[in-house]
Formats: sequence, structure tokens, C-alpha cells
Amino acid sequence: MLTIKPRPRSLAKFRAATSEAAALLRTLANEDRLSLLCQLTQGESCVSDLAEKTSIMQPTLSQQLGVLREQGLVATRRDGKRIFYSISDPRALALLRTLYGLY
Amino acid sequence: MLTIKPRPRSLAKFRAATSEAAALLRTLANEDRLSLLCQLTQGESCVSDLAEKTSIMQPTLSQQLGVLREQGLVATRRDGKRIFYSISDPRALALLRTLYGLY
DNA sequence: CAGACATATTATTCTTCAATATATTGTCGA
DNA sequence: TCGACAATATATTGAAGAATAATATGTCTG
Repeated sequence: MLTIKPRPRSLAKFRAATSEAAALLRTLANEDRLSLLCQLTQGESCVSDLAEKTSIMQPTLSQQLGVLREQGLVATRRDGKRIFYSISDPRALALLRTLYGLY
Repeated sequence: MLTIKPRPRSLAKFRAATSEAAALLRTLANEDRLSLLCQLTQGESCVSDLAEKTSIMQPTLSQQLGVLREQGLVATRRDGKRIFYSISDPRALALLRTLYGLY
């Protein structure tokens, strides 16, 4: 049977954890954001490179990168005109690793 | 740096995998569905038990269980008036395990 | 087979999310 | 400091998702 042994914890903490986890999943649960993050698992990348690799339209790209920034999943670093993105959230990376293993 | 070594694969396959993965994430990315699945990680459970444990309203509960069924994440078994649900998708379980580890 | 109970379905409204178009900010080099 | 380029932000429309209410199906018990 497919089960997981529970770790004891309070109901309130369980609810809070579920809520946080759902928020993280919501952020990952968009095809554009997911492929951006997949690209970023292989190292930092600037916006124009991401645009080329993912063929996402520029405004959409910028909007979705904005979501990833707001949620704290990515960090940015400017070098001249370019802005480089990289994954900054270990939880997101852990989920991406699991997904890599599954697909 | 937070990265993952890539496994070589075609762009088409990568796109398809991303699309499938995003679909699975979308299904998990709802607080109600996530807590239902969390309950089910501890073994099968009938609807009324799930309602009690999660305090989700009956119609919402039934609707979200319907989503989980449609997506093939859960299996059902009837015993008299009651219908027992259990997790049937190993990928979903793998993600839930990862989440358990993170939160 | 009638009544009670467990679960499912449908319909409607409301909200959230995504796509496109358009405008703006910030950096560099002449 | 002007023009070109890289990236971000805003606004609007359209589509998908969720909550609630009301109704229906299916199974047991008497």
C-alpha cells in the first residue's frame, strides 16, 4: 500500500505547513514557470537566454519571473544591461530534483 | 550553487515531461486536495472520515475527490454505503514524501 | 419497497490566473 | 546626453478554478 509514516505534530502546525506547501506548489504549477526553473536548475541564466531557450514571449516571461521573485524562489544579479537569475529556494530545488527523478 | 546535472534528452520530450509535471503539480496545488492526499498518505480512508479530519464541506470535498479521481491520483473501493479512497499514483506519493521532508 | 444515510453531480457566482498589448525604467556607448 | 538595447511594469481582456447551494444516485435496513 502507498503510505507514509506520519511524524506527530499539532493540527495547527499541520495546517500551516499544508498552506505553505500548497503555495509553493501553486508557484511551480505553471508550465512557463516550471520550464524557467528547469532551465535554472542547470545554472544561472539571463533573461534573453531564458527567452531563447524556452520560447516564452517577453512580457509573459517577465511577468512570470516577477512571480518567482515575489515568492523568493529566485535571486537576481545584474551585470551591465543583463540580469542573471538563479534558484535561491532549496525547497523548490528539492521538488525539482524529485520531478527530475520522476520524468 | 543550486543546480542539477541534466540528463540529455530531446527538446520535445523535455517539453512533454514539463507539461505532464505541471499538470500533476496543478492537481496538488490546492490546499484542500493537498490535505486530502496528506491524510491518504497514512492509509485508505472513507469520505466521511476525510470530511471529519479535514473539515472540508461535503460538496467541496466530493468535488475535489472527483478531481483527484479524474487525474488518476486516487483509487476507490466501495464497502456498503462507504467509499474508501487511497493513493494510487506513485509520482504523487513521491512528491508528498518530498514535501513531508521539507515541512 | 420506503426511508435514511453516504456520496456524487450540476449550476451559479465569484475570484484568481494568464495572454496580449503598451508603456516605462535602467544601462551602456557614441 | 542621446539613442539603442535589456529588462520590468501596468492595463485589459479572457479563461480556469473554487465556493456555495440545491439536487440526484446508490446502498443498506426495516
